[in-house]
Amino acid sequence: MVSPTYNPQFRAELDRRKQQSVLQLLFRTARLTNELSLARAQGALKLPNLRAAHLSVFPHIDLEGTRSTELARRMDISKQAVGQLLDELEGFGVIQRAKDPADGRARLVQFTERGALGMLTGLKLLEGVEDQMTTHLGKKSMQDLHRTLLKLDQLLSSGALRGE
Amino acid sequence: MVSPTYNPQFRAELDRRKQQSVLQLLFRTARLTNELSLARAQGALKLPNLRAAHLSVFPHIDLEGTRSTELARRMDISKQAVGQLLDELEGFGVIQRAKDPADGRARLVQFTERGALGMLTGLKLLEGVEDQMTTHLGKKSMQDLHRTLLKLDQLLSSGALRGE
DNA sequence: TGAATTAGTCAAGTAAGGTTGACTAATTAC
DNA sequence: GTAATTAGTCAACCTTACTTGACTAATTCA
Repeated sequence: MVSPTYNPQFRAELDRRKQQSVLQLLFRTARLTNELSLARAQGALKLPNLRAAHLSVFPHIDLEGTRSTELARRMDISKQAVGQLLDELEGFGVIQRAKDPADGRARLVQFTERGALGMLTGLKLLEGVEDQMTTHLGKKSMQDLHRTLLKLDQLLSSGALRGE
Repeated sequence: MVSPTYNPQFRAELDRRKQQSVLQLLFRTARLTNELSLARAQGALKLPNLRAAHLSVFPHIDLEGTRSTELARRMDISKQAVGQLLDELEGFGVIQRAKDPADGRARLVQFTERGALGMLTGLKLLEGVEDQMTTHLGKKSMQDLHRTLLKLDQLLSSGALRGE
């Protein structure tokens, strides 16, 4: 057998596969979109030091408040790790910790007014990104994309592809 | 103004936006796909210790060999950082360093036979993932997805959305 | 031919994003 | 009422994925 490394046919096949992959496009666009979103969130909250890790806490905070141990459970990381992120977010003025009336040991993590407004603004900005995409790609493409990603998400989450 | 944190309308709006976002789906599916791909690459090369950072070097290695400084330039990281990744990949038996006939200081990073075959296998496995997705989502959906992601990639890479 | 540049290595340091273990204070289970 | 559990903090440590600075050896510039 010819060494695959120097076989031109092999090389061409490799190049072709690299180019075409839907998966690589998925990675790439997700990374670019992620960077864009973080930049916009930093802008909306006026917090240039906001990191992706901070952002990842947000969707787990219920608006009535959530205990840090519950956040840790939802995010599947230790309560100590969550604690540090919350310290920083508190320092940013984005969240606050209030006494939990139901339990003297516990404290409820809540958005501050600033944080809640900022998050809403951030989400609006994300919608803005989507609107811009829709403008460039067309409404039908975006609807198809949404539908397909929703199914893809279900497929990946189901574990049907892990078994192979 | 009512505090947004406790306004039920505000909350409903937040929830609705969280659900609907194409962007969040994009992040999520990309992350899941990434995890799946790494797992398959680890399987194909029989290297459970292979990390995403190692994988990120692969597409930059030309089959005729590439200098580590060139890899660093392409990946936009320091040559020292690349060097360490290459040390590990060499330890795994995936790449080798050969003398560069054109320059006595330089060495060409190349795939070993094992690495090249593994990479091809890995790419075939990625294609396998795509095939499975196609089976589940339908051929037309996958074609549309591909087309849309290609355009989205160009849009994001162009910087047209960064200016806002 | 000498000076400046370049390829790669060695060593140390850094920041992010965690982990584990030990502890206090409050709560719940019996 | 006491024992076991739970919420949260403090401190130390770990890995990943880098960075910077200093160095050697080979090459290119003038």
